[in-house]
Parts: sequence; C-alpha cells; structure tokens
Amino acid sequence: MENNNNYQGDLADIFRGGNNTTSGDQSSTTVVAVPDPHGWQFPSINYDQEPTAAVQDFGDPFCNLRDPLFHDLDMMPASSSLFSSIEENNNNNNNNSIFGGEIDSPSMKRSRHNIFSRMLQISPTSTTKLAMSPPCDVVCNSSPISPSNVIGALVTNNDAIISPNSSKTCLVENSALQISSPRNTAIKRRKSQAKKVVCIPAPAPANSRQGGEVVPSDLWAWRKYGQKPIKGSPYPRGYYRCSSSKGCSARKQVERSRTDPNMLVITYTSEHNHPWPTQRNALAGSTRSQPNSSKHTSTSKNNIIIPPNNSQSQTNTSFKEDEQKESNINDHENNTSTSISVAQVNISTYSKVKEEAAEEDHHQQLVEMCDVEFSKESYQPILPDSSNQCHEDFFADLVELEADPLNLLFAKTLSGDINEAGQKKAIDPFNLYDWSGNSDKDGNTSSNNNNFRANTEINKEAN
DNA sequence: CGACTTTGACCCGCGC
DNA sequence: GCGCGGGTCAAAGTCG
Repeated sequence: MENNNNYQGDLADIFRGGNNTTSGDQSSTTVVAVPDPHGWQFPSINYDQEPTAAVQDFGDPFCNLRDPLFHDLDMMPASSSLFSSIEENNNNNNNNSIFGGEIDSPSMKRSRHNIFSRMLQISPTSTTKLAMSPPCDVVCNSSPISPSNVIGALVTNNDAIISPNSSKTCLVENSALQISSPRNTAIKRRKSQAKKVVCIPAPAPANSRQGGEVVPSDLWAWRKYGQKPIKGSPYPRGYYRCSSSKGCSARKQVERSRTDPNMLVITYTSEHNHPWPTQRNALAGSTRSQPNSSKHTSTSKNNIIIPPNNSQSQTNTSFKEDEQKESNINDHENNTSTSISVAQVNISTYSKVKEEAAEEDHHQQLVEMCDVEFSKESYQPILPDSSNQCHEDFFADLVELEADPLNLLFAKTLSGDINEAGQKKAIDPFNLYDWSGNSDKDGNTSSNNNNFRANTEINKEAN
C-alpha cells in the first residue's frame, strides 16, 4: 500500500539521467559520475527545495564526493582523457559546444568538474568494456570513463564495477523493478530492487561495542533495525532504515569491506519520499551518542550529526562563512594543509588488484571490487575511440539533466555564473564537509584513516 | 517517555 | 524439495 505509486516513478528517476528509454531498458547500463568540484564533500543543498536530486541519489550524500584525484583535472592537458572528447567536440562543432570556448579559463576548469560529472550520465545504447590498467572488468556503456575523472559510477546489474581507488564512490544499481508493499512484496524485491552502492573510506576502525560501524553521517536520520553477519566477511552488515519520516522506505546497509577494513560499503535501497530533514525535530532521537563518546559529541548513533550550533542557523550560513570555506577550498587546491577544509583523502596508498572469483555473487563482487585500488602511476585508462554515438548520447543527456536542481546549478554555471557557482563553497549545514585528513586521536596509522576524519571527531573538538 | 540499538527468530528467494 | 543466506521483525534493553 505504501508507495506503490512511487516506485515506478523512482525507478524512472533512477534511469532518468541515462536515456530516454529508461523504464523499458533497465537491464542496460547507466554510468553516472558525480564528482563534486570542491572536494570530498556533500552537495550544496537548498533546503527550500524538494530534494529531487537527493532523492534520485537515494539521498546518498556520497554520490557527489569528490574524487581526490580529481583536482588533477585542472592540470590535465586538454587532450587527455574523456574530457578531450568533449573539447574536441567543442572545437569541431561550436554549435553544440557546452563550453563556449572558455574551456581553459580557471573558472571553467573549476566548473568542468560539475560539467564533467553530470554529463557522464551515459545513455545505455552500446556496451563498451573499459580497458584499464590495471586490468579490470568494468562494463559500462558507450563512453570512455576514466577512473581519474569518475568518482561515481551508477551501473545496473550484470555489470562489474570497480572503484578505481579507495576514495572513489561506486554506485551500483540493480536493474529490476522495485515492488513496494508490506512484507511479502518487500521481500520479493530483495534482489530485484534498485540499489546503489557507495564505497567510502571508513572514518575509523570498527570501535563500537559489537563491531558496528562508525558510518560517516549524512543528512538523513537512519535507524538501525538489524545486523547480520555476512558469509565470507568478518564484518557484520548493519541494516538501517530512514527514520526521518514514517513511511519512508529508504534503507541502507552498511558493512565494512572484507578486504579493506578502511573501506565502508554502503548500499542504499529505495528512496526517501520526503524532504530533507531540515529541522531538529526531524532528527528526533538522532542525537544519541556513540557508546565511547557519549558525553562529548553530538554525533548520533544513527549516523546523523547535529552541528554544534543549531542546524537552522547553519542552514543560513552567512556569506562570510562561505567565503571562509571558499578560502579553505583554495587552500586545498593550492595543496596547503588546512584544518578546516575539504577532506584530503590520501591517494598515495594503493594496493594490489585483487583477482575476483567469477563465481562470486554480483554484490560480493561489487563489495570486493570496491576494495580494488589502483596505482596512480600505473593507472592508464585506455579510452575507446570517441564515437559519434557516444557524443550523441552524451549531449542528449545534457538536455535532461537541466531539469535536475543540481543541474540547474550546473546550467547556471554554464550560463555565466561560473565563478560564483563554481567557486563558492557549498553550504555545509551539518558540517559534513569537513573530513579533513589528520590522523585520528588513536594514532591510527592507517593511511586512509589518517586522512579521513569523521565529523564525529570534529564535533568533539568543536565542543 | 520516546526513540534508539541489540539480537534472536522468522520468512523467503535462490541455488543445488 | 531442501538448505543456505540475506533481509526484516519485534521484544528487550539502553539512553537522554
């Protein structure tokens, strides 16, 4: 009964960015790259708007996490990588140009991240196997996806997926229809519902009582309703449902990667059917403390972080604060270290490529593949020849994207507010951006953790 | 008191 | 058909 009507629409939304044959061709692959231009951070959120984009991203705050390598794009020669395809297209056909000849302006470079990411919602008209080094079996559609340019990949079933390095996000979406209703159908959809998997660096090693995870908070209130040991993994999987709104079917599963405990695999299922929780009462009960830090943190046990100041005032972040944040961004981009800035995910730690057993369950493959890290030095994407098909789909998608609020920003960026939209730090109502990379208080020597500090600790310090 | 986590039991899909 | 494994339920306990 609940949300029966939503799921069709939700699925349509899921595939919306990919093509025009969305609902009918769900077995095909959609790849979405959603890097954030400003670092490891959550997207800017307009709390006055319906969370369209968020909903479409399952409310996943990580979908826009920035590829820590992504700033390299600024250094990237115009001819490199996928972007060259775009720019070549720009040069060859100015009528279709989306860059208007300003491709190399600083602001354009900045906005390039947005542009690039959103444009990478690729129409599943053809299947291209990405050749990468180290070898991998990413199958995606039609367009060359360079791991150095892509932090998020939304793919459907039947596709292998990789996270080119540990700090990238991998979004995986199954391909079948969701059927929503009480328990029976809910179970039926178990393996057929749309999912999105995000691999993120774990804030800290499992340190709660029962091996539960300290999950980076997001803007939704999540209530844990179960935990199960998972076969083949030493780490349990936690099951969370959205507690921001009754009747919300959004769920997420959180588990630590079996091969790299520094990685968390978060699987989002279903979608939120309500706006962002903007007020404290929407986060009722979310202020419980972590077992080990109950008196010193506002960190929620269910992964919601209440900012030191009330969230409303945070929402109304002043422009001065924006400027400060922007300044921090600039610091980051200038490779200077700053204690309050976008996260600096250690990209120097790379590990071996793991041979994946072909018999592995798809999701297990995903989880493990998300552990795969690549040597930055050895990584050399081998890009398919840019085909016309690719470009057609590429630009066809752009049209659709403009309907998306996130893309409105994108469009605005393109239309002349590049500096403003591209340089201004997104408002961070919950201090969610600050995952800056100092070593944790326990002196954990994990490279990831050294460079990934959850808000939990930041809030502790703030208090 | 309300909202949370924990945890064992239950249910069902899926592979054999 | 059976058993395994994953996802959910719900009671009990915890916390603020």
